[in-house]
Amino acid sequence: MPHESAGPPLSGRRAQAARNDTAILTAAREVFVADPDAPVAAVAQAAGVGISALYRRYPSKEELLATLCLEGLRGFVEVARSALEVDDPWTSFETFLRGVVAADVHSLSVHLAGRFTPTPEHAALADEAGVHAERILRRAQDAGVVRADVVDTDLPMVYEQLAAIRLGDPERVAALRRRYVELHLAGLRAASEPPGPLPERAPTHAELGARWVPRT
Amino acid sequence: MPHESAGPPLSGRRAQAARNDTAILTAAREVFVADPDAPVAAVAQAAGVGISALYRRYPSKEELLATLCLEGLRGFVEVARSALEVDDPWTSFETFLRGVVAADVHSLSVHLAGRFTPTPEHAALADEAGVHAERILRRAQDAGVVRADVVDTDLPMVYEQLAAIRLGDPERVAALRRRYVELHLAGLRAASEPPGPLPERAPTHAELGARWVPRT
DNA sequence: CTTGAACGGAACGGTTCGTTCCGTTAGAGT
DNA sequence: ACTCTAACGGAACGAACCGTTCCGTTCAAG
Repeated sequence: MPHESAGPPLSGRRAQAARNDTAILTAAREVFVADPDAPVAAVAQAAGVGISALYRRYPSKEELLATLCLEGLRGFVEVARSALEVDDPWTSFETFLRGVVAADVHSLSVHLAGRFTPTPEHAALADEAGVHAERILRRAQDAGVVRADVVDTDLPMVYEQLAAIRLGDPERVAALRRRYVELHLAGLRAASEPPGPLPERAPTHAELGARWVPRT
Repeated sequence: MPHESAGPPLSGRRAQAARNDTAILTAAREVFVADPDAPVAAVAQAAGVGISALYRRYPSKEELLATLCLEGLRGFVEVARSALEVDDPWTSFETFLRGVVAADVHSLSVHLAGRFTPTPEHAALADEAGVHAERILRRAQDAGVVRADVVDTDLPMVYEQLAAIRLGDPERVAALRRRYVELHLAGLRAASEPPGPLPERAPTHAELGARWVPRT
């Protein structure tokens, strides 16, 4: 057996297993972001593996969700931390909010909450992210670029609203969220300069109408 | 048997039945607005009646949902129509959006869609409401009070986001929606005068934290 | 050629939910 | 006062779904 720290070109069987590791986590991410109540089988199918390949790695669905949520919270902290490094208060705030949306932070954290018993690590990460977010907001408000009557607990409500946008495939959803995060930013911004233009196409009537056909 | 058009003070058995009629519809409204996937039994319980009292009136869950949706769409048309009568373009737009939120229009229409096969009447009402909404928007944009890069299909996305706000009991949900609809209005408004202050309390940390406890 | 780690997917048991069924009740009619 | 029956409450039923387990198969390593 080669050293555990062997290089990336693992061969044959072992390489397949390693690929499955990431395939399962990637698939779980995609599936649960789209629907937090999705069955485990959907994850396995999306990953292109059997159910047992998944259960070999996670003893239960709850563990999988907990792992995924941990990943989401780490992403949240990362987004907040890097936005905090931006000097201009408004740009920092903008970067933060866009980052939260782009990384599906809310779908991977709060939307998964309540479906597993959180560990202290979950709590610690959530807290850390919250502290960073609060600092970003306060700085922007002190600089007078975010309206003063917004408070830190308003932010999760904004993520929640943006996470609710689900229309079409994941790519389209991301595009629409990019569009509407700008609308939220315009609403949060202290009345001063006009905001930038809205990005991305608005939904078409066909996209909206598709919601009226009975479920597949 | 008295005339069908008899006055309101019906006595005894018939009165009870009539009361159940409205109790069931009211309960269904409350329950399905909170959770479109709620079981039929939850409606019966909320109405304080047995399951059979409900099935006597609606042959299936699908019929109940269709009826409820029809009611929601009629409310939508009503909100749009009365907002259209307001002269000032911005006030009209404001009235419309606030009315849509206050009447749970989105939860009673689109969120129920896909759960039953829509009738032509559903389509006609949805269309009528859409036409009115478009007129309200266009008028506001022509007057320069709503940003020009917003299009009519953006509006359902706004409703959708507001309908996603679910935190605590129905009363609290309504209050939070009143708060955030103002933020949306601020974002939609053409850059000019500063918007009014945010109403209602923001969520507390306790409210937000409650989402992390495993489901009951 | 042998071996066993990893795998695919069928099977199992439990839960949920829409719908039906039946015994009960209380007002309406005489 | 006594039926009669419309309306009712809720248990029971059957189907569907889902998390988890089990077993036969595969294929690279030795």
